[in-house]
Amino acid sequence: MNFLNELNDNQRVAAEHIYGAAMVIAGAGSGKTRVLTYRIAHMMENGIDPFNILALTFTNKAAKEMTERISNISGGHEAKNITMGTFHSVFSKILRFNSDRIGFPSNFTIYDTQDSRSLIKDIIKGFNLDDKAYKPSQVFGRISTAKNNLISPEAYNDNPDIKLEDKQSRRPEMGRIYTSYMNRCQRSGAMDFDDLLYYTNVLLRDFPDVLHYYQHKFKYILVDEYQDTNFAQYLIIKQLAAAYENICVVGDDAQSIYSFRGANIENILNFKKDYPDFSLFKLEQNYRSTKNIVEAANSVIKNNKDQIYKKVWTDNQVGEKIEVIRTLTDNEEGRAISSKIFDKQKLGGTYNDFAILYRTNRQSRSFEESLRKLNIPYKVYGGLSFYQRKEIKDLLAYFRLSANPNDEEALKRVINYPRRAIGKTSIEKLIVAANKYSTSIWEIISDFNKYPVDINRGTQSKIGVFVTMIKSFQVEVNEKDAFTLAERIAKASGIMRELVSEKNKGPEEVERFQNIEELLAGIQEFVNSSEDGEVKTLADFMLEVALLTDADQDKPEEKNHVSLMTIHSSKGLEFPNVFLVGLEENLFPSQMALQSRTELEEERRLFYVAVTRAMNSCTISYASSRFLWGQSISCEPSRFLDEIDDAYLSFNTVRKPMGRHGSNQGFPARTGGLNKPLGAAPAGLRSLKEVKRTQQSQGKSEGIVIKVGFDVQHERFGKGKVTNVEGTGPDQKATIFFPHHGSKTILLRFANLEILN
DNA sequence: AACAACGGGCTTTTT
DNA sequence: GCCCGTTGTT
Repeated sequence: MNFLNELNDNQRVAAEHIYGAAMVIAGAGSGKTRVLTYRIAHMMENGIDPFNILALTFTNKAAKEMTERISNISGGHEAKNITMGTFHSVFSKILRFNSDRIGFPSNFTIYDTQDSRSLIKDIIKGFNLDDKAYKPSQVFGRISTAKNNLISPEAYNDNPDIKLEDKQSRRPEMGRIYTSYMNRCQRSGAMDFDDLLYYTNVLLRDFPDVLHYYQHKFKYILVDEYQDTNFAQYLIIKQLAAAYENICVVGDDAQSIYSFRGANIENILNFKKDYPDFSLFKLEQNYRSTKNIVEAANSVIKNNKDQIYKKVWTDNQVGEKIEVIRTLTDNEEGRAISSKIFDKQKLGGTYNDFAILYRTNRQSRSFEESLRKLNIPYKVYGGLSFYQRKEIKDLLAYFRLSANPNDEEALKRVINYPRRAIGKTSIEKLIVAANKYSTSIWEIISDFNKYPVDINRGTQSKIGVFVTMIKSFQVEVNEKDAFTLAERIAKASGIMRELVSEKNKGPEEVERFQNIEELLAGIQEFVNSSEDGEVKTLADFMLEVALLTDADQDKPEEKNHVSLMTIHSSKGLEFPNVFLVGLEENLFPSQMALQSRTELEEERRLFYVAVTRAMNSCTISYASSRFLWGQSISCEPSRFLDEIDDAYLSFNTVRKPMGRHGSNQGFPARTGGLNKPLGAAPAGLRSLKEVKRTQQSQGKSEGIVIKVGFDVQHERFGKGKVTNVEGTGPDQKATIFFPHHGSKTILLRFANLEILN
């Protein structure tokens, strides 16, 4: 086969390497994935058994794509015998297979972040601690860090440094919470994301036969995005690779952007300590972007101290300069970018060619609004994922309970949903009892004789009905096909009824119902995907669903829309035209990252990632004022703008569309000027009050003529009839009767009303 | 126990 | 500004 001819010299040497340790430092757009896939194909070509290959990726999507590409080049079905996936998915399977060793059922539940937080909250409450001092999310973060560094609860409690830290941050009970958290997860037969890595380490550490088995199964190991691995992941790899040391890690230290969740850039920098004889390959030619884009990105990233030296370059054309757009407000930023996209798309190409990248999810709003006004199709990635929606989590909780009734978070979620008159007090008593008897709530409610609880007869019998129902699902969870059972649960649980009931007929409820239907359709698809005629059960489905994310659900390329996403989720993607927005101090770089050099450098890497997503054009924007927590604040341009070499930039200030306030103060002087506060009270900038007023009149209903008898459309309540109007100006209110929501009195300046007649 | 009203915190990123 | 959870009300 001559597929290796499709690689450049550097890529080919890296791809042809098979034995021993290797590190590939791959600059942005340098064909990293290509090298990885060709490398694996080449290995198989040389007689290496795919069953002996372990390839770890950062996302499920990347794994899937890589498997496909490998089977395309190698032309066989062999590719699917490679163990390929994310750390979490690969090792969750290994853990299920060996679960008896570590005291978990093989069908253990995987808690998502919500579940973990809710459990932690419970524990804090149970310990009678002040949840102001012990904020669940902070406590969770601390536990997560401990686990990612493989610090067990015992080690945590024994460590004087940690103890001191916790005391100083006035959380002396942290260790107790951590211990209890671990215990209760175990009792519930549940692992959180971090546990998957933590217990994999426990498994490999405490059971030499298991370690031996996987060391010899995975003779060849590849790790993608190595810069984003944490200590727990690093150690798993190190142990597995110890027997053969055929390990190849691929990454780019300049694109390490996940240290906030424990990723350790040291792993890549320290590779040579673990494998002194390693081969180093550098991929420095960028095939993605224009010279201007590559150079602009380089000029910023060179300000980082911690990095492996490399010179990313490209043979592509020079291309347009990076356009920097400045607007007065965030809403104006939305309009400016949207109309740019509108104009540009008319010149050719599809909306798929455009992406708007931002630092924080909340920034999507102004772009959504303005895109919608221009009828430009768009899709917001990230945010609340499908699987985190309330209705989906509710139904999944029933599925989880059917597969693993000890799952306490699932049980708490649905024991009284839909309403069964099992109140908060009863549930609290059950939790206390579970702690007292050191067992799960399920054990208690399935046998009140064995575990007496102070709950009245009536409630006990209501709980009994619930238990009977769950038991009836349980018998089928490994028998019936997933769709049949899922549909039965949706109905029998009362969730369907709840969603179609009379009073719930607003647009939101309809959407919820549709989401449930979508989930069921997905399960149907899952059942249909059965290859060998084997019945795919709901238990099978639940094994996969916990680690799925929206990105994995991404439907085929039928799309024609502008992509809106955070820079984090854009990693690994590319777009012909990138709009990088909100380049302001305290936003990007984030305010939280200004404390230390390492944090600031991570923000800079994030900026580097963002710019290098662009193929042909990159536009950067920032606003002088922005709404934050309902208040307009003034903003300064990001320091990263200053760091881009002027040679690659062109400037543009967008005039306000509403004119009148005049004041286009041109562009700030480049030398030192960019970071001077535009803020305080720059000449001509509208005062805070003015900005506020303008904000209110944009797209809102203030000032429109509205009269009694009008039919109007409200975005939440649907159609309604105006029955009364009072007040004037910003205080104008209307009383509107909505058939499904009753009569509401609404301040017009807040309502987004559409007049229908 | 169920619902409305109020208040507080939040907003960095997510497998 | 908005969401969430808590409080107050019947």
